[in-house]
Amino acid sequence: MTTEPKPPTPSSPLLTERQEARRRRILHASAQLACRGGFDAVQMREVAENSGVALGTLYRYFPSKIHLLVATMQDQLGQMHETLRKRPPVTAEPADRVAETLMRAFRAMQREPHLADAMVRALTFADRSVSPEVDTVSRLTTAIILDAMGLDGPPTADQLSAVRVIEHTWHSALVTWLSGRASIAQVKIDIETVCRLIDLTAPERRG
Amino acid sequence: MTTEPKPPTPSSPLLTERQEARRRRILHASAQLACRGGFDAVQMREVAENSGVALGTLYRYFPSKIHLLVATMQDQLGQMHETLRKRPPVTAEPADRVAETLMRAFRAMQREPHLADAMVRALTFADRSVSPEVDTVSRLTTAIILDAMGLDGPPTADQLSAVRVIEHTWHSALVTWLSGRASIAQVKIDIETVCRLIDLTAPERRG
DNA sequence: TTCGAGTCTGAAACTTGTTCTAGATTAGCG
DNA sequence: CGCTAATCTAGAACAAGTTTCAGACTCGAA
Repeated sequence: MTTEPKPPTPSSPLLTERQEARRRRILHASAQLACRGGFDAVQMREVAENSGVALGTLYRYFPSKIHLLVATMQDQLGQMHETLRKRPPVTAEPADRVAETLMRAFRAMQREPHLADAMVRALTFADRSVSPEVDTVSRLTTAIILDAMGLDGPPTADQLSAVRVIEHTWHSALVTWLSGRASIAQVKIDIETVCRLIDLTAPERRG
Repeated sequence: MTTEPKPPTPSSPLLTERQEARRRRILHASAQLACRGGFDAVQMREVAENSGVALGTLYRYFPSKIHLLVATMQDQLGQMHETLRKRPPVTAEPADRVAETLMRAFRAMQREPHLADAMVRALTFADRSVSPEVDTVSRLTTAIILDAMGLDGPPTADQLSAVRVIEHTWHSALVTWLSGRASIAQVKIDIETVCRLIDLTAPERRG
């Protein structure tokens, strides 16, 4: 019987300090290469070299290029969530608040379009083997949107549906922008359009 | 000066009969392999062999695997459009008609999930070099949705925005379904949810 | 029919993601 | 300290998308 090599689970705190450091270096190298040239520029050999790690080790930490880039996205989204938490949107209406929040995130993407390319392409290309990780990203996104809505109580089923659709639109709009088939202005319109669903699903408010 | 090899443009009718036949054989082999095992099963060498064409020739007709699969999607979508044209949705309300139409398309995808996988993954992974082809697919999809709405006159700007968002949702919902992160029921809900935007953007109708 | 440009074939080569292996290193433990 | 299992390294090897090239073939025009 062979000993199944147990891959280090990033979320579990079972990592040595050195291992945690390696993981950071890898993610940093990944983001850096992505910033330069997008998805294609993130080459596994180069990530390994730039982070001072053997190729085999890189694959032990992240079992594929897609896993690596999705993890990179988790990282970035986490930072964004904190930033947004510190400065919540200023608008009054929930729909506007969500739209404003997403546009802020979009502006962040515009600052590093290559990085955005790498992360979004990985996210939509991911197959079932990456589902758990992609799901984490999805939950993070949901959390950001729900935060922006600033609900009093827990969201209704209708509201959760609306949030799902908003997420769909967000991802797909990013894809069309990154592939040069939609302008920044068009993405803005799409976001604002889908956010109207929030009004539609607001619980009856007596006027 | 070298003669730039002019790739055959599929839409232009400048193809020999034999060339047209080759193109068909290639697309057929592509769809067939895709049906078996999805994106990964469509291997260029095998497509070439199965369609009785040299690898170099395959690349002359379709400059990349992504191009090939997007063309395959154009093909399939075209057939779907015809099918739908013959039997338009039976529901009364525009929103319902669109939802019904998309659910029909979705059911077609469920019949060949591997093919759907190959086509959708290619579509969302496509980079700028495939923009024209992806755009064709997008226009086809738009046409299908607008047909389903069954408008009297030309759509308003608001309605076009709604259609865009519906398309976004459609694509992204497919991606989540294919990657096993959303159930069929969930996709149905998402489609129905986004279709509510159609009511919202209907021109004022005096009651 | 014959010519020339453009096309197709077959096969090798190249690129990059991924896997594998043998040996060096490290971490935790008695 | 000294041992053992797990981890890490270097590098070769493999897989599939893509490119390249020399030679054979096809098509349209003269």
